[in-house]
Amino acid sequence: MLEKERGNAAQVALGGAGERARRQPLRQPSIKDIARLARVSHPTVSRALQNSPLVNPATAAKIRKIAEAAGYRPSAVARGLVTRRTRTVGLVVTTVADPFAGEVACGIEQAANDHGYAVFLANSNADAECERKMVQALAERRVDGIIVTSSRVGSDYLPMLAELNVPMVLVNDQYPGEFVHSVMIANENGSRAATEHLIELGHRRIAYVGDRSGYQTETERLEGYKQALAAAGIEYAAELAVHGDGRPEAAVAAMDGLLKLADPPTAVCCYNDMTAMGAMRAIRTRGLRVPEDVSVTGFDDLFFAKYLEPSLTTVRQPMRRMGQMAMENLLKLMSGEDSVAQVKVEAELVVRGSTGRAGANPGLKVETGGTRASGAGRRNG
Amino acid sequence: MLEKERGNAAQVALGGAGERARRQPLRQPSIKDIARLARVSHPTVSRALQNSPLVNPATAAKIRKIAEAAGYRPSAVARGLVTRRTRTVGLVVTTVADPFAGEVACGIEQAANDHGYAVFLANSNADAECERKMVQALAERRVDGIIVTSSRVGSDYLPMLAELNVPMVLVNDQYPGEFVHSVMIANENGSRAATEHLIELGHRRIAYVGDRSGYQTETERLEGYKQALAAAGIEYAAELAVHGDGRPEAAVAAMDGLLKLADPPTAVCCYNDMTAMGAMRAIRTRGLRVPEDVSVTGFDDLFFAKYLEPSLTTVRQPMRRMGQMAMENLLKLMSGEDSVAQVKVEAELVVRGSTGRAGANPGLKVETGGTRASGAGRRNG
DNA sequence: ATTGCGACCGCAAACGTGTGCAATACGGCG
DNA sequence: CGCCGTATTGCACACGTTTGCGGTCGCAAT
Repeated sequence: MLEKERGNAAQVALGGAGERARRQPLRQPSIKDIARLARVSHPTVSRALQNSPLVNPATAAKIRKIAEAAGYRPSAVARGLVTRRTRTVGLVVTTVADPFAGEVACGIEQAANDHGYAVFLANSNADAECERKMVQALAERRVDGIIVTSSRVGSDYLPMLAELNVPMVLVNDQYPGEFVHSVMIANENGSRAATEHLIELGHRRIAYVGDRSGYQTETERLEGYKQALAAAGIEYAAELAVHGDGRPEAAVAAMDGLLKLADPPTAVCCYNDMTAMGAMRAIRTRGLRVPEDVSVTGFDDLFFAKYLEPSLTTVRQPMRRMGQMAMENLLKLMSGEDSVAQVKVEAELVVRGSTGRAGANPGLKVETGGTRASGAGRRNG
Repeated sequence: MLEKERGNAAQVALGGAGERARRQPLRQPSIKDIARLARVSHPTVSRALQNSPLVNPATAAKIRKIAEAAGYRPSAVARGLVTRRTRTVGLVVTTVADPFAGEVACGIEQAANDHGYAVFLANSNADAECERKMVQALAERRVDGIIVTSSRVGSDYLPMLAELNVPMVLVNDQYPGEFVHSVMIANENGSRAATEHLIELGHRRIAYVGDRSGYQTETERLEGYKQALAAAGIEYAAELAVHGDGRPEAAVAAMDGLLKLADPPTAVCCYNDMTAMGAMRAIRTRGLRVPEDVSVTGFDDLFFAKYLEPSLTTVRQPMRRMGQMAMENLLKLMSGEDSVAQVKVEAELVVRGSTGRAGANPGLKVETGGTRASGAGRRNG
C-alpha cells in the first residue's frame, strides 16, 4: 500500500515535465529524465547523443546542451545489455606487481583506452585454479575479450575457450594447436644470442638458471641456450642447468648451488632479469666479482637492468609494445577478423657491464654507464 | 509482417520445451533458457541460483544441475542494471608499470576479489586531463567506487566527487577538507627517520632529491627532512634540496648537479627508491663510492632495494597492505559507513648497506646480504 | 486536390536479471 | 466441510538503453 503510493507519486512527478525528480535524491539522471526536460521522447535523446543523422540538428544541439547541463552520463551497463557488447576486456596476469606484467599491462591498457575499451584486472597469483576462476568471473562480466599473460594453466584453456566463446589472446604463452592466438617473444633466438655472446667472450663453462620447468617460455629459453652450446661444440652439462622460480630469492639459492660445484661456471645465462639480479647477489655473497669472476646475462630488460652495478647485459623484450600488439590483435578478433593467429616479436641483445671476457681480468670493458650496444651475437632470424 | 512471423516462430520454439534454441547459435544461455529446460518460470531459476529459501530444495537442486549442465553463467551486466550495483571498482593510477603502483594495485585487486568485486584498471599517465577523463569513463561504467593512487589532479576532485556521487578513496594523496577519504604513509616521520639516521652516522651536509614539487607526498617528505635537520641544529641549505621526477633518469641529472657543487654533500636523502637508484648511478659515474664517499637513502622498499649493490637503506611502505586497506575502506564506504575518514600508516626505516659513517672509511659496515635491521632512528609516533 | 516523398520523431519491444505481490497447493484445525 | 497458515511458484514490472518500424508533417509533382 505504501509501495503503491510511492508508485503513484512517481507517476505524477513523471507527468509534470517541469518537475525535477525528488524521490531518489542520489540517482544518476537517465535518458528519460533529460527526454522529459527536452520535451522529446527518449529514443530521440539516444539518437541525438550518438550523432545520428535521423534527428534534426537543431533539436540535437538543444538536447546535447540540456544533457550537458544535467550532468548526464550514459549507462554503459544498460547499453551493454542491449547491444550485447560491453567494450570491456579482461586481463589476467600472475600479478601486476611483477614488473614484466606491469609493463605489458600498461601497453594493453593504453591501446584499449584508445579504442574506448576498459580493462578488468585479474591476478591469478600463479595458481591454475585461481586463474580458471578469474576467467569464469570475467565471462560473467561479459567481457568482449580476454588477454592472458604468462599463463600457468596452459592446456585447460582450449575447452574453456570453446565453452566461453570469447576471443582470447595469450602473451608469452602459446598453445600448440593454431586455435589460440598469441603474441610471443622469440625466446629461443634471444636466449641463444645471450649464450653466443658469452661464448664469444671466451666462456666455455656456462650455466643456466631457469624458471620452474614445464612452462613454454622456460622450455624455449633453455632450448636456445642448448642450441648455442651445441653450435659451439660445447657439451651440455645437466648439472649446470638449474631452476629457480623467476624471482630473485630462488635465484640466490640456485646460483649458490652452482658456485659450490667442483668446477663452477664462469658465466651464467639467466631466465630473466629478476633471476639475474638474484644470481648477482649470490655471486657477490661468495666474494666473487661480476663480471671479472663470473659473467651474467638476463632477459627482459626491465627498468632496473641498466641501473644495477654493474649494469646488466640482457635480452630486451619490447614489453609495452607487446601489450599493445596483444590488444590490437584482440580488437581484430573481436571485430570478426580471424587471420591474426600468432605473432612472434624479435628479441634484442643489449650488451652492458655484467658480461666480460673469460679469465680473471676484464678484457672487454664495456662502459658501465648503461649505454646500450647493439647485439654482438648474430641477429636471430 | 516478416517480423511478426519471426516472432511467432520464436514463440513456438519457446513453447516447445524440448527444443533447443537454434536461431542464435552462439548466444550465452539466459536464465529463461534454463527456466524452459527446467519447466519452471525464470524468477524461480533466479531464486534457486541465489539459494533463496523461498524455493523448494528439490527443485532448486534440479535447477542448479540443469544450469550447470547448460554451462549457464549469470550476466553481471543485467544484474547490475536492475540492482543498481555493479560490484565493480575503478583503480586509477599514473601507470601500473611503476613498481609502487603495481604493488598497491596488487593489494587492491586481491581484497576486491575476496569480496566479489572486479577492478577496472585506468592509467592516467600522470596527466591531469587524462585522469579526469578516466574518472568520467569509470562513472559511465557505473563503478560502485573509485580508488586513486598518487593523484596528479588534486584540487579538481572535490567537485567531481560531488557531481559523480561515487565513493572514493585516495592512496598517498589526501585532500585538505575531511570530505575525501584516504590512506597515506607517514611521509614526514619516514623521511625524518631516514635523515636522522644519516645524522647519527655523522653526516652534516645532507642533500635531498625530491619529486616534482607541488604534490603532497613530496612536500611532506621534504618537510620531514627539514625537521630532522632543524632538530640537529643543521641549517637547511636550499642548494642541497633539488628535484627530479620520481624516476631514475631525472635523479641522475639532479644528483650530478649536487656533486658538482663547491661543497658537495656526503649523504643524500631521496624521495623514493627509483630516485635513489638514479642517484647511486650518478655517484658512481663520477668515480665515487656508496657509501664510503656518499651515503644514500630511499623510500618505498621496492623489491629491488635489497638487491642493489650495495643494498639500499630505505623507508619501507607496506604497499600491498596499503592497497588492501584502501579497498577495505572503500567497501565500508560503499556499504554506507561513513566513519573511516583518513588513515595514516606507519613507515619503517630499514637500514642496509647504502649508508655508512661520515668520513672516508666505512665505520659501521652493515652486512650487505640484504639483512634487514630495525630502524636505528627513533620510532616515529 | 490527391499522391508521393523525405525529414523527423515516437511507439514498442528487446536485452537478462531481480523482486514485490498475487496465486496456487497442501495440510491441519475447528 | 470450511477456514486459515505455510510453502512454493508464477506474474508483472522495473532497471536504462538501442533500434526497427510506423506515423505525422510539409512540400513538390502529378
